Amino acid sequence: MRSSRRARGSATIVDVAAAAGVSPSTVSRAIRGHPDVGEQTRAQVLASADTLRYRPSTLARALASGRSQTIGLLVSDIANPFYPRLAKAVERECRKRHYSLVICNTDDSELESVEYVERLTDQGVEGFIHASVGIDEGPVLEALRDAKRIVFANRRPRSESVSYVVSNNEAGGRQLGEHLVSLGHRRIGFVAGPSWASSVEERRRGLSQALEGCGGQLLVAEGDFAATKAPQAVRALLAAAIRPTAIVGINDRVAGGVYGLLLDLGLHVPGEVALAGFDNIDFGWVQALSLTTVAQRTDTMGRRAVEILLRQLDKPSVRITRQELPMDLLVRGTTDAGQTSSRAEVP
Amino acid sequence: MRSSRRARGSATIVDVAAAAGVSPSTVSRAIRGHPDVGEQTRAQVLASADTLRYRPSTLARALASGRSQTIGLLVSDIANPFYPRLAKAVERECRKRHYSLVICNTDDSELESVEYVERLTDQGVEGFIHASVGIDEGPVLEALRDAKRIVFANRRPRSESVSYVVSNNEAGGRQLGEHLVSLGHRRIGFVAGPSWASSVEERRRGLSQALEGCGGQLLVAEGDFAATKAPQAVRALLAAAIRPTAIVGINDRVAGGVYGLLLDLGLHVPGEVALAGFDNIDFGWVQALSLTTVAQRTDTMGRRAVEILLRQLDKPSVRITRQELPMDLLVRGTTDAGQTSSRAEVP
DNA sequence: GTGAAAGCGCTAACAT
DNA sequence: ATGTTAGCGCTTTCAC
Repeated sequence: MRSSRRARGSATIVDVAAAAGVSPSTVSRAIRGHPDVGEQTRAQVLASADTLRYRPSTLARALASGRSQTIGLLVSDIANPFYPRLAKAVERECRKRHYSLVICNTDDSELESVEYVERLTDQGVEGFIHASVGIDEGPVLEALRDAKRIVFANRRPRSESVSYVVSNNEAGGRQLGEHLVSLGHRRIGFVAGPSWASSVEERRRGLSQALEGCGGQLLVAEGDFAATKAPQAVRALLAAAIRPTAIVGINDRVAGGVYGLLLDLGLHVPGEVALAGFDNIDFGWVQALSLTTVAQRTDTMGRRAVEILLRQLDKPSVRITRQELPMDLLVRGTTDAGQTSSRAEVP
Repeated sequence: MRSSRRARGSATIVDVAAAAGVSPSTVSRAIRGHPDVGEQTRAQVLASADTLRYRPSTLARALASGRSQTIGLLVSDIANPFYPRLAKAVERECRKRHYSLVICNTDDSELESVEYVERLTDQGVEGFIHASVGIDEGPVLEALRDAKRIVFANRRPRSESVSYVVSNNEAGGRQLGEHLVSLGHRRIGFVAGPSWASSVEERRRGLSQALEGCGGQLLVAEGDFAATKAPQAVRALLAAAIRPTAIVGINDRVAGGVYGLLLDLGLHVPGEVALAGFDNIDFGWVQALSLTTVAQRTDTMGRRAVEILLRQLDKPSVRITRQELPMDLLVRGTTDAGQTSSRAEVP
């Protein structure tokens, strides 16, 4: 009963056309909801498509139309809990708009990123959301050829001609710093991330600003986004002539690592050293630690990034969009012992 | 200078053919490394392709050849650290074989899974690795139509005609149980995952077996794979007439949640209650807790799953493959206070 | 409103 | 070893 010579397992548009007694073009229109098709015809076509269990080939469609309805998301490290959160938000928005998403783990390697962009472009991917913080933007933009095909999320582009949506990391850092200062802390240790990441520098600046007013001091030790360098960093911070009374991790993951180290050193948190992080990752231990943190508005970030990208794809003439999202300080037990923590719910 | 009527931004195969003075088919062969092409010709073609910065359209290629060189990976929840690990392993093996991977987050929903399978099949995806444990396999297999197009990883199919590669969860549970028994524990609490997951039941069985020999008892409280149900579970376990002296979480994430609760209750780990998990996730807190755990061989699992799937795709006549991977017990501080923990490295 | 014809960019027989 | 001929399954002018 199938028509195509080399079978595909599923009916084609020609099969449906035959069954409905119309031409393939009409089927195509009917299926996509094109207005120029009679009510009778449309009903008939849809019925036939249904009985034949017809499924349009996205491949053929993309090839013929030049639009794949797919975008790519570049992330640094999908094992870093911040990224799945962002990815889910992006995915949700994509679905809503009938787009597909492909997630690319770059491991912060320029080479990998460029390869992804090239390969996916070959596959017809229309545009990208770039949330991989750890690499120079140049090569990726070059591989892309058109700056309108990308939106940066969670990182600020150096280029003037790229849209982005980021958190206001400086303000976030400042809020956290002010919170600590208000608690009496004057020497704060910061286990930073790699210095090439704009968010790291911004958070550092925010913390500094909070300390400036009161003559406090920020001690910075470089680390990474995982917790691998945390031990040296903590050691360095605690070796200072006057110990910091609070330590801030560049993210919650790092803060968690720091916590373990402090425990080992017999230092009570928050009694002897207060502790805080960034990102508010939703993880058993965070609740367990009751970690004070500065949350990013991940959902909004993902949603906006998709909105901006699709708008640019549809209408390349639109202007570049730049957005800064506020961050939310969540005060919990590791900075304020009296604070109601999530643990308090447990009898 | 471009030939195609409706431009694409990049040169096509006919452009290259023209530039090299040969036919498109020859270009196609030369590019794919087909043997039937003269050395001279190949060199000439490759040179022309290079100057024109030619990039083959994967889309067109897939449509014409019927092979997209892409597979899909279905995971329950990409925010669960086990899955990124698996995903990375799968991705690595895919690259090696010049395949692309698309990762699908099913949230353990049948509907989502089926939709993914259908949508990706429309997109020409050749096959799937199914690592989403939380749903009935029926609908997915049905949507797939051909059991050779799927390999289960991290979950055991009920169907006889599906290949799989899983950890030997029962043996893993038994190892952990025996370790605890050897430490003198006779009453062990188990914060299980949802009962529909085969791995949960298997781990439970393994733990039970270890306790049987010595007249011990396993107390089971149902939870989930995140730590959301951990509080009730722990409360239930500790409410027992005789408290368990050890608690095992269905995974490290849950164990981490349990840890926090025990702390809140003022119970010392491992002094008053020993604690262990599964999966050996690589996360700041795990090192901090020095959590005893049973590791899965994620890399092997991912690699094997890809091998099996591609073999079946290439040659649908091959037999179904069933593999069980051993698990590795990692004894650390939460069960054995004297144990050298990763924390010991810190001065 | 509907159909015919011409591709999208590539691969795959079949010739030679 | 290379060219020719047909498509893969769909969209899209352009007629009518």
